[in-house]
Amino acid sequence: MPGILSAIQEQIDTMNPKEKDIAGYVLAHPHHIIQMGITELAQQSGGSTATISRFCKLFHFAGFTEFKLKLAAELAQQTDTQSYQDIVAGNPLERIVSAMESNHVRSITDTTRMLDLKQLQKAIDALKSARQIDLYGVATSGLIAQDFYQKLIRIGKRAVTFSDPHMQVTSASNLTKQDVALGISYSGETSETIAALRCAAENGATTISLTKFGTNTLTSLADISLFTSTLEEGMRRGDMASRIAQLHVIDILFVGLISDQFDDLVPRLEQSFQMVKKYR
Amino acid sequence: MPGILSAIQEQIDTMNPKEKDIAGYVLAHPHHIIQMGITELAQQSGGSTATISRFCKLFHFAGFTEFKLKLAAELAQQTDTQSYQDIVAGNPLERIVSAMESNHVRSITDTTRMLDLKQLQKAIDALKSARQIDLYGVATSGLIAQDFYQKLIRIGKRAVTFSDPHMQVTSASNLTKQDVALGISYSGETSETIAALRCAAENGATTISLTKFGTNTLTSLADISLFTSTLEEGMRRGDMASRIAQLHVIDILFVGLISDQFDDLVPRLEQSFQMVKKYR
DNA sequence: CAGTAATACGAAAATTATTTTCATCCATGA
DNA sequence: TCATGGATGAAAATAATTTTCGTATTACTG
Repeated sequence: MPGILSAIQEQIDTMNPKEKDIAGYVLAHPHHIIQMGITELAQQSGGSTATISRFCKLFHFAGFTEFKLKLAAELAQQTDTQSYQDIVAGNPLERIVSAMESNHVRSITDTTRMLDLKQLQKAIDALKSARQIDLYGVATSGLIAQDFYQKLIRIGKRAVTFSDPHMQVTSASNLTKQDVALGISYSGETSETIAALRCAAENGATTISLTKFGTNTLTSLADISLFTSTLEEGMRRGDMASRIAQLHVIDILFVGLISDQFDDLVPRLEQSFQMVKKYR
Repeated sequence: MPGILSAIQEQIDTMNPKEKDIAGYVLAHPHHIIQMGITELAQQSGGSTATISRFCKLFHFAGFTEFKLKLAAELAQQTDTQSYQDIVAGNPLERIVSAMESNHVRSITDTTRMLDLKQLQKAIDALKSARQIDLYGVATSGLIAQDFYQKLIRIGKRAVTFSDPHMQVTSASNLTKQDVALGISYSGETSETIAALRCAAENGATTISLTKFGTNTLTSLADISLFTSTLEEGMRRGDMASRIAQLHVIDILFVGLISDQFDDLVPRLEQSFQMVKKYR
């Protein structure tokens, strides 16, 4: 099941009644949707065009048309790509390897399909002009933050990240309008990260979220929302594929950030590499 | 070369001048079209909305919207394994995204091809029976070590990792025959990691290396050698794809390690998953 | 070299689709 | 019971697309 449909599936419990009706219809007849207009879908699903339009925005689409477009793209992809493989007990090693491979690859390709270039560009622009960049995340997402931190430092950007939640908030409270804060959390509901990003927002910093696709608290606090694909409901994953997808997005941000200065910066990257060699 | 685009290509000679302009634009920027409205496309391609609408009907689409939808579906299908794409200055964001996608996917699939199941199984067995696991790595590889560390801790394995090289060696010098040390370094020539793994080996610990494919110092110190794929020489990467490949191998190790206790352990790993349920 | 016919083309009207506004309804809790 | 707030759809507003229609241009004919 592709990303959008599983995202709908996952959020269906949190929806309003009519939204549930619509979600149900979409899940039942995904291929149908893409040939319909919003009016027809309203009749079929028992909702109104207004509710459908709102429904699409739940998933951060610009509107119904974009929803349809992305859905069409995903459904087209589904036929020729493997679906996620669940990892179960007692697998022979060979099956584990193949399951990990397909899950990780899926995670990257699904996330790519889901990317909103405009949001991405906004995020890159914000990072580019930031005086100071704060990165928030705990546990696995904390490592993603550190990864980005290492990259930013290497190109001479002022950035910080903390594993201590108190330090995160302390740092956030010192941000200004010229600064950027990036909150990373797969679920989008990690309380420490939410607290830090909220604090950053209140101080006027530009806030960016990186979470799984859909509506969540972290996203609602962010000026700019970035998403990774949602894994299927019930998929046992242990943060593995999601982390790969997050790194994928981080890499895109980073390369986007340096691309127009690429020729200047790459030597510096090499240089900082040499520096380490020289001084160790 | 999806069907629609090649159909356009094929018919381009028989088209009217303005239609040719439009065709040219579509062929040059197919991915762009999907995000445009008919008005914007008219401006960009130097035609009018009327001509575009007629253009779409040339190919028997109901209209522009259907054309866009079908095009989106076709473009999504391009699943082929591309070769690594170098990332160069001034790329439009779209190309960066696609380059990162193909590099990361390649990195995973190539690494999978390269895996030696016997070595992998030996590594898993060693980790499984280890009293204590030491993980060594600096900079980007240090984060991979920390990632593995977090996973091991969550399943109750005794493991440590240090960013400080002195601590690494100190820890290594306390290992015994019952212990396992894993050294991570893309090049296999990072002196801190080499020093730590050498120390571990001298104390009788089972040593595992994770490096790029080939011969290198770290591998020569290891009882068990694991490899990631080598990126093309001269590829500018900033440690991006290699890190994904390393995580891929780590994940396989980890799942292999816990697979016979999978059902007990996985719920414990799914922190974020539980969180969502709890908050709603 | 007219004159005519056919076609390409875009401006703008017409149509259609989508989003937003706003009034109403309904559930919830004081 | 009465606010209150949120969900909802009717209808207005807006946006997007298609069609119509008149002009311009080319091609063809006598």
